[in-house]
Amino acid sequence: MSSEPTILHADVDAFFASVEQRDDPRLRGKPVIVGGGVVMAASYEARAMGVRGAMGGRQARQLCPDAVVVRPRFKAYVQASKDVFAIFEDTAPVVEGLSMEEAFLDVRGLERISGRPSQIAQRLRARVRDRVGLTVTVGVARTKHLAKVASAAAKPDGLLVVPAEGETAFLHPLPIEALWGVGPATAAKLHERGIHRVEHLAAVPGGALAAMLGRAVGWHLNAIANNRDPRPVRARRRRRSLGSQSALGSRARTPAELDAVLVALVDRVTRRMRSSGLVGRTITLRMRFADYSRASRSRSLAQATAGTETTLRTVRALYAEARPLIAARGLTLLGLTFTNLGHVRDGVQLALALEPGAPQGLDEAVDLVRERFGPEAVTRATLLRAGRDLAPALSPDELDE
DNA sequence: TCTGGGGTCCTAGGACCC
DNA sequence: TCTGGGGTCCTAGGACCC
Repeated sequence: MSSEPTILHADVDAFFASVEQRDDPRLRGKPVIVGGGVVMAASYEARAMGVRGAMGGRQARQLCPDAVVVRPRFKAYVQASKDVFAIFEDTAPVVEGLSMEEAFLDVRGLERISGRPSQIAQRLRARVRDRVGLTVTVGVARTKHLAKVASAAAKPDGLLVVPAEGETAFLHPLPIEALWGVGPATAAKLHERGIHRVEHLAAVPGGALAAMLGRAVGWHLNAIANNRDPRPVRARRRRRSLGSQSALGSRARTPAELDAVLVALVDRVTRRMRSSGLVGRTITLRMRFADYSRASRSRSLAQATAGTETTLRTVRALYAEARPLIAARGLTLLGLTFTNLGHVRDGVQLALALEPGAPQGLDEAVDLVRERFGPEAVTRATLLRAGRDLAPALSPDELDE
């Protein structure tokens, strides 16, 4: 691993709210809240009054009566995200997007071309400001975790470089909540045991943390608290799930209304699947109830699909299974998620490889696909899944809707 | 902190197979 | 007839992130 900080974590400040302030000059310098029932984003002027993301709208308005509340404009955010990422991609050879508004950039080896990491970061901030009209905070460090924590510490409109020799001094005094991966549940368990700052956490053996928090979380926190984070910056892999959800409010809904919600969810999600060339094999119906408890019911199909009919049939069956639960607890949210995703392209490739007279068996198919489409065309695991899911189902209308 | 909508990853038990 | 170790898949739930 490099001994100099070369990983940038770049994060647009108060993304949705900043886009609103950029596009409507009257909002500049004022507290802005995006979203009505719940705060989806708050400008720094609103945050100064105590408004936070995911806060209830009523509470937010009490804290900040002067706030301008605007409806989210997702199209504008998607375009702004594309504009920002175009600059990210132009800045570093490897960009790992984490969300619409933040990414890791690996600028190792760019010194001769682009200058030191801190100079690259400053130029990146200036370019996003001048060309997109948004401010970006950048953390620079030797590891992803430190870069992420550094950008959070430098917000808003800041730049913070954690020098290699200053890592422990930066990390250890922080509250455990500052660590990436420590949320309310984990923080509460650690507080119970008198662990409040990173230096306390670092002193606890990994095995003890694993017993307390589960194997993966325990050992992960042990590593990052002791400043071990070997994860490289890498471009995102394929998505693992695709879904949509819809809050129903507290008013009771008739069965016909609920069925209409299901139909709308199925329509929205299957459309998005098809326009991305995706099919999914597992369908999950998600529910939230009046007491904010949650439940889900899922079904894995024999064949992957993105078809409206199959999906609707499955979702209705899952809903019927959950009916006793719904009757007992009162439904307030319905969601639909596809997992076990495959790309139609993979299935097409496999089908071509399996034409009459073509190979027998997976290994031969893999070889043939790679011969035709290049060694990077498909992994063995992907092909296996695609073959099982798609090869018998390539002609059906569901795939070319 | 009375709650949107979009995701990722982990855990644990049971079924089933060799 | 009693029994092992190992693996994969399915389902449900939970934590965390933006």
